[in-house]
Amino acid sequence: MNSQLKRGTLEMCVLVIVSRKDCYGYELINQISACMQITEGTIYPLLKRLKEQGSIDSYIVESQEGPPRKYYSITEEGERTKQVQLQEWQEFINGVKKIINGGGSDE
Amino acid sequence: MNSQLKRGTLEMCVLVIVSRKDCYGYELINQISACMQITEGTIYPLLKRLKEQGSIDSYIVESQEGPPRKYYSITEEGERTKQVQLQEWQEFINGVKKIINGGGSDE
DNA sequence: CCAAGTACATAACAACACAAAGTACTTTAT
DNA sequence: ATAAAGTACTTTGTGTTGTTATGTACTTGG
Repeated sequence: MNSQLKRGTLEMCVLVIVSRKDCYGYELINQISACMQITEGTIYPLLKRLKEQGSIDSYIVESQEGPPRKYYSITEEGERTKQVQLQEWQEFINGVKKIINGGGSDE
Repeated sequence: MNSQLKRGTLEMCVLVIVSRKDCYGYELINQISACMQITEGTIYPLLKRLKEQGSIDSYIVESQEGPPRKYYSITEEGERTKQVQLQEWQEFINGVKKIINGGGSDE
């Protein structure tokens, strides 16, 4: 898969998933990798950025089947960011569609 | 606009437009900027990369209304690359759609 | 004890959009 | 003439961010 395509989209995907239910990193990797190739080195730095931006919060939960899990939940600001990004995403793919099958005007 | 979204997509857009008819850089900028914000610093290096990859060829045409224009045409290899990228693009936006309104399975 | 699975973190790297600045030609206004 | 604006291409530096690789640490099974 073209790795460049993921840029700017992964953040939106993570926000969407976390807004549905609190998740920990490893869980997100498994969930997202069902649809696109992804690794730890992509998700963990992204989660860190999102937390620094104030889009998500985190809390630790001990686990009986391995090391403790760091759960992430969406903040109000994250919810707003998510909405903006979903909107931008729609506009963007519409623009690309227009270019692919039109030229510049319409078809 | 989220500039990261363009990554990996612009190349496809340029290939699509050039495959319809030979274009020069300045023309491409005007055409693409109808749908998404874009500047010279984005297109010219991209055209250079595409030529180095063998996806497009170029030839100079003198102009009466300014400096000579460097026209680009798609190669057979560029045509194949275009097809692959269009396919990948479709699969990618389908994957994102699935994440946005499903979770991982379906809805 | 060691491998494998779970879980997180970080450092080095590479790709690429973008801003900015430069070159160079033509036309129009001063 | 010359200054400004539009056309057209090029290059350099920077910032963002996905990827690879590595390290830490816990638990379970052989």
